[in-house]
Amino acid sequence: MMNDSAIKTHLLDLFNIDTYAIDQILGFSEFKEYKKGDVLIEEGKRHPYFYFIIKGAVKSYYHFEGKEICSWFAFENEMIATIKTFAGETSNETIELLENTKFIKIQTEKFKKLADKNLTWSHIMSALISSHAIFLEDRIKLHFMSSKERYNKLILSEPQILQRVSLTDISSFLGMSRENLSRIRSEN
Amino acid sequence: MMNDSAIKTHLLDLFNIDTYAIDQILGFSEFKEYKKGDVLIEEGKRHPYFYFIIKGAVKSYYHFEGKEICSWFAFENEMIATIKTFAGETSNETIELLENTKFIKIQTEKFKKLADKNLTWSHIMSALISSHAIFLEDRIKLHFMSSKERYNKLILSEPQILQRVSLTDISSFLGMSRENLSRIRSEN
DNA sequence: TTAACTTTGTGACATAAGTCAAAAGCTCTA
DNA sequence: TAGAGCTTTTGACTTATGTCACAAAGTTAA
Repeated sequence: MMNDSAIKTHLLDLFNIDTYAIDQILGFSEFKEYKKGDVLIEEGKRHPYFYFIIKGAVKSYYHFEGKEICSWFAFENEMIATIKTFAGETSNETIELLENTKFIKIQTEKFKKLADKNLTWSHIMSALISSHAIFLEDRIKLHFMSSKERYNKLILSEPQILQRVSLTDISSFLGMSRENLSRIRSEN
Repeated sequence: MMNDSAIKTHLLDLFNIDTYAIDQILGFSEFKEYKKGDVLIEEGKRHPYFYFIIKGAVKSYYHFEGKEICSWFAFENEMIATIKTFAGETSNETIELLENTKFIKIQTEKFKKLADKNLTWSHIMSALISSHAIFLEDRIKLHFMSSKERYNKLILSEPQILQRVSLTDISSFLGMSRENLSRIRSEN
């Protein structure tokens, strides 16, 4: 099918494994597109899919003491899920689109069943989780720096973020007030 | 062997799988004991083993702007490794013993080779990494709270920590000065 | 193209937390 | 069991960052 071959190309690109292995997940993978502002995964609900971004941007946030706290942003080729929904539990985070975004949508249970009996996919799953853990360790280190250092580190490692994410969301991600971020930026 | 059967008992306990699977890692697992203050894994060095604590306590820390920053503590039944050494790279953290500690020591490469060709172990590896990721997410949330809240959350979730870890290390783990921690404790 | 709305920036002030220094409490060991 | 060397507490002072209120700039839509 026309559509299958397009998905296949993307999946080959994302996972970097042989076509035979890709065929094993084609049956429960599809393209999906949503609009800026749409909520993909909602805090407190189960969600039996995970995604990869083909084109677009999303943010993930949770609520704490009345405030929205951004936990991460994701762009092209990144995986989208929350640890909890991936484990079949209710989500602790909301994922919302920052731009019109095109995804590959994959059924979590079927993917996990495949990984349960297939080493190639089991390794890929480990690798995905590991890379998330490395991201989290880095994020923790951020918080032992001053707010100026946090901001500078962010724009150094992900300069595109300034073009694609509002300063309000960035300040929340960095754990500082909007006003403070604004002052840091005007000093530089 | 006497010793093998003792290790086996511990491993069965830790992993909760059948004896046949445990036999597969016995050949590269051994008991090991070190003294309080000893350094198990050193920042900047490779280390081809990982561990489980049978009895004792350790801390992990790294250096940032001249200061030691504690990233975690571990006690009985917990796994000890750094993400980097587990991946075969040089460590970004130092692991030091807080008490005389008895471990099970496992060869990382042999374990990973086993997980590469064996689904049971591949799943265990994923589960270990996932639970670390969940710990990290929780740790990140800590830093969006005030120092008083961070301290209260810690003693609520891990009350034993106060008995087994110095306040200096706890303050570093919580990302605040010793003096500030001391004042928070006297207010309570 | 203006009006309504949202996002960002600035000023004045409040406060949590850091720093430095010294005292008090522990604990190990000779 | 004294004392050397840690760890923890307390006090005085500084500083980074938050908060509130409002102004400016940008965006969207009728």
